[in-house]
Amino acid sequence: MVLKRPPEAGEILQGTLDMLILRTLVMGPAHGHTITQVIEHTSENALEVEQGSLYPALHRLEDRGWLASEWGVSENNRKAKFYRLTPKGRRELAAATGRWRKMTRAIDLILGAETEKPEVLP
Amino acid sequence: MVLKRPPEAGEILQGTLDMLILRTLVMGPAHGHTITQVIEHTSENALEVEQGSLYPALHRLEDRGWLASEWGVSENNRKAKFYRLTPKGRRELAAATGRWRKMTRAIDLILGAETEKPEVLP
DNA sequence: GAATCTTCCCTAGCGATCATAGGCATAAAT
DNA sequence: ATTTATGCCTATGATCGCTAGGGAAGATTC
Repeated sequence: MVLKRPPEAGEILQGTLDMLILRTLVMGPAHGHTITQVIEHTSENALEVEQGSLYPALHRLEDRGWLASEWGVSENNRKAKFYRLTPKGRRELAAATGRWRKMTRAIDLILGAETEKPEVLP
Repeated sequence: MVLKRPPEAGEILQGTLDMLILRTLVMGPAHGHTITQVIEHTSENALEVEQGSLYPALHRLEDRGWLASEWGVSENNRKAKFYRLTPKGRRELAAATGRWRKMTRAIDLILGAETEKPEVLP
């Protein structure tokens, strides 16, 4: 993400998009448009997925063997590429989730977690 | 970070280093070497801060007016540059922390938080 | 049935961040 | 006197997400 200074609401934490896509596909195969909507909706619109981020990510994940794709027809009767998790992808999701939890725990330790939060905005 | 595939333990989540540095300096001015150690220790060695990441970050933060620095003498009697938070830096830390909490909350929503965790590694 | 809107896919180029891999200087320790 | 530890620095490369484009085809509207 570009991380304008300061980052706008809706931007995605660098390195998490892949994990979010993988997680979304646990619920079943889906095409790009749906994946975007699921992520945005499930996050209660805290996250936004830009197309220019999504499609390269999907290709990247497929290149790594974490997703497989096939063309089909969408709910709206349009041509769409459906992605599904591969077993490798499922393992990667587990690993990524583990890393995520470890990292956030570590960072929250430094931030002071619930106990000692730094000043509130004036 | 290079994010080898898969990322090694100890790597820092993209975009969080600045926040961690700012947070560390809430406790008082410090020089680079100390900042590194505080972050590593406070995170219970879950995080590692490379020098090649640290110093550019410090310069970046100073350029943005979030830190100020002056040369001094370290605890080990060596020349060291001490950094301290500016008021702007304190405000930025508050903002960054808010963004962090919002993001992690959103991502945890998608991951399923405590309830529904995806498979464990085989 | 023509024009417009919506859905769905894609790419090139850019900016930001962090890791690697070096280098340099001086105080302390051996 | 050499080695070790402390402390600062930069250039380069990789990755990732955003911006800003483009295109095709079904659905809708007039």
